[in-house]
Amino acid sequence: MTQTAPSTQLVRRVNASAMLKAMRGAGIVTGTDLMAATGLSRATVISICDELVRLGWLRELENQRIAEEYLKGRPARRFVFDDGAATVLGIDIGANKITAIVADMAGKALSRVTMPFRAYNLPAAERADVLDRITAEALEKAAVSADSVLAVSVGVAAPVSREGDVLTVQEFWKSFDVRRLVSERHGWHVLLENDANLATLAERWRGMAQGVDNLVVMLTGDRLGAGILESGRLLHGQLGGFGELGYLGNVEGVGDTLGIAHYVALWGQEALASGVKTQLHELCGGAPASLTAEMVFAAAGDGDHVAQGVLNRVAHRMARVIGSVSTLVNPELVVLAGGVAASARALIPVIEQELPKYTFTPPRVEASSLGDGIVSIGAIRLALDYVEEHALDLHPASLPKPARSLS
Amino acid sequence: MTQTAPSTQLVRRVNASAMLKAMRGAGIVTGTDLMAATGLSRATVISICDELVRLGWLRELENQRIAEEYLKGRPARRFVFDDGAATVLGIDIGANKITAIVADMAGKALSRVTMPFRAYNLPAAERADVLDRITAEALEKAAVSADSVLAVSVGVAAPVSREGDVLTVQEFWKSFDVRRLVSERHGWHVLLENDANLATLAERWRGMAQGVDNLVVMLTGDRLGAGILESGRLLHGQLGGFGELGYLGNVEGVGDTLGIAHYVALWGQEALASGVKTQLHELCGGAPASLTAEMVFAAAGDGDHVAQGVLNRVAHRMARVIGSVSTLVNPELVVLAGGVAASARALIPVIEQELPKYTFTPPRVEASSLGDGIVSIGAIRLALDYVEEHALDLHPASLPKPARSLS
DNA sequence: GAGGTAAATTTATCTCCTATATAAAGACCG
DNA sequence: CGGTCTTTATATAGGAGATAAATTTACCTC
Repeated sequence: MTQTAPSTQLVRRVNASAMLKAMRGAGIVTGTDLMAATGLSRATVISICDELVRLGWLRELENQRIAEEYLKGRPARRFVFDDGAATVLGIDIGANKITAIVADMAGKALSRVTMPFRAYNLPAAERADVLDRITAEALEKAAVSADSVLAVSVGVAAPVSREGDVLTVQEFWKSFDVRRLVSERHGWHVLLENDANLATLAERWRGMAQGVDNLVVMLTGDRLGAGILESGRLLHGQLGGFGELGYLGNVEGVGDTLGIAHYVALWGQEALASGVKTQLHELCGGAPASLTAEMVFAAAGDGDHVAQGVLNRVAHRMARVIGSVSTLVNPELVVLAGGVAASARALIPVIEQELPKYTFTPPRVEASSLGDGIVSIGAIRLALDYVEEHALDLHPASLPKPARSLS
Repeated sequence: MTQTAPSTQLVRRVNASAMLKAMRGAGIVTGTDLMAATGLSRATVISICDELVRLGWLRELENQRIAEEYLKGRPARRFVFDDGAATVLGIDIGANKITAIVADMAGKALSRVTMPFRAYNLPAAERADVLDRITAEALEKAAVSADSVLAVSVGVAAPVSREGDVLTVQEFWKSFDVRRLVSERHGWHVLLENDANLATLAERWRGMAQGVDNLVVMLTGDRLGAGILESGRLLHGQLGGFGELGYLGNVEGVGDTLGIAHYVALWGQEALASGVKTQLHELCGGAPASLTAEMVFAAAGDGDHVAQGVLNRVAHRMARVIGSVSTLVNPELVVLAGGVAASARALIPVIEQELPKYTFTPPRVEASSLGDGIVSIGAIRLALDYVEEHALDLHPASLPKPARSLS
């Protein structure tokens, strides 16, 4: 049993979280609304509302005369989730850059800051410094104080266990205790999670996968990586390795875990070298080595047959990748995300056509439209989930200074 | 009570289940023991014990003088989980046979009955008849009445969703509604689950995987199939397909999902055909087509180099299989189960030696020692889990007739 | 029988939810 | 303008369930 929270207080916590989740994004609500949403009695609902107001989560609207529609009976008390009651911080530590988002309790980004960041070969002190600077800058840009931050979550391109420990197979993370680094300066609660897993949360929150409980999100940028949600729960495995795609090296027609951008560029360059007639020659300015994936996508969109052939080949490869994962995992939907996701949308028709060759249970396939910030958006969602789950212990009223509040 | 448990009764249910789980298999316990095990206060513990006694789950021992050791103070009330308070039924519907186990609340098998069963090409009426006969026979052999059965669980070699629905891709299951068939005659509560998933529960309960929360159990008989446990929870995917290994068809050096027995026999026969000198010639009586996997395992154990070569090749293949699954799933342990599991133990040293070639996170590998009944053992565990979880609603005192009780 | 001890039991109290009755705040109507 | 109607809030009482502290019980040892 939980020894921290005595079982007498368990119900209250559960109900308070349920109420908060019902109210977030629901605008102005009344006791009656909440009774319907939670199944609790009016007395309970109102008493929890009063408590949540006291803790700073909700505001009660003074003027109850906004009744635009015809309104009979005693006017209901009107409560509204206070989007600006506190903030959370989401950080994406990528291989080349680091991104931080400050968001309010509604999940609205108040600021977003990106800095270059060499994850490898960077002295420990410098890493700490970058983290420090980016959080400070993000907070300043959002015009909120560090005291308003209730939780921080950090996405890293490494396996992270369910408990938030980074698997230290890679030498890099051994000397880089992000949790301690971020938390100790401000006393923030820090959640660590794998980047693909955060992307999965992001897609389910604001992407193509809303309402989907069995989901795979593939990061298709530099390297392929997958976040897997089963029955609404992120999978981790023993050391956080759930979703690792290294086995693709032994899959026919795939051969490695390199991503879409890599192969589009590579095979485009190969096409150039073969000397066929194509727009790509002009696009890269005669220097095949400078041909990028974007150029190939552009040429294909422009009708260039050679570029289209490259994309077709990449789509066939991705069908094998998605097919193999989907066979084992049986998701309802697979979302392609990461840097080239928008362009990758062009690959989907071919992928979906090829998919039945590789799995009996072909999922829907979509391209993410969350763009580059997908991991940090997921980080925000994870932080918000944590805060909502602990609403009675970790609340705006406990903060030294209030964040911004509704007028 | 009310049909939907109001939140006030939530805590009691949770605590009662926790108490029951703490007591099962723990022998004679006192209030103080339970306080330590659950963290609840004495008053609560005793009141729940009284309720569980009233519901028929526990017995209170009269004679408190069994104190073999020196005993100071007021004698503790002694409660004991009543193993014989009720029974559960576990059924394994395989391709060729059907197995039923009747077990008491301690999980001890009271009877086990196996019947041949052609899963395919069998008229619906006959299937129902076999199910009917095997349950009747199992109950009779166990000397318990049908009324003592609190839950039934059934394992099938097909995808089963988290809700217990069978994915009806295979024509067979469309006309075979096992749930209805089993439940309607006696009003039993029936749980349906995939066979590999049940094997996973079995291994964690009584096999090699006790205490392991991230686990893969592979059924390696006719075809390869996997049950996957992540953080103590079975995975299902959207339609129950989580753990399907069809993608192995595209994995280098694997090629299909045929099991160990198949390849040991096949490659043994190929060796015979090549004409090399080996014991296998005598073992199969000169008829290569009648060579079985068991014969090859036996010959290898006897030192036959050709047979050992076959096993070596199969082990290399299995290393690829386990390596690919383990990369994606990151389990702590992989257990080989199914018909040839005992023999397959011989393959493990080679598998473990090869594994690092295919995954950065090689799990431990073990062979199951639960034998043929692994699925039905898992079915028992699933049924027991269900009953323990609903102990306040579904209890021995609700049964028309009591099962056997402790003397 | 006295003293010690560990456990059960009793009693009071606390939390949290629910049900019911009552009060309130308007809208509508004559 | 007062009366009725509707809807909601609030007050009151009560029950389930947990806990803590005081008390009692049963047994041991001396």
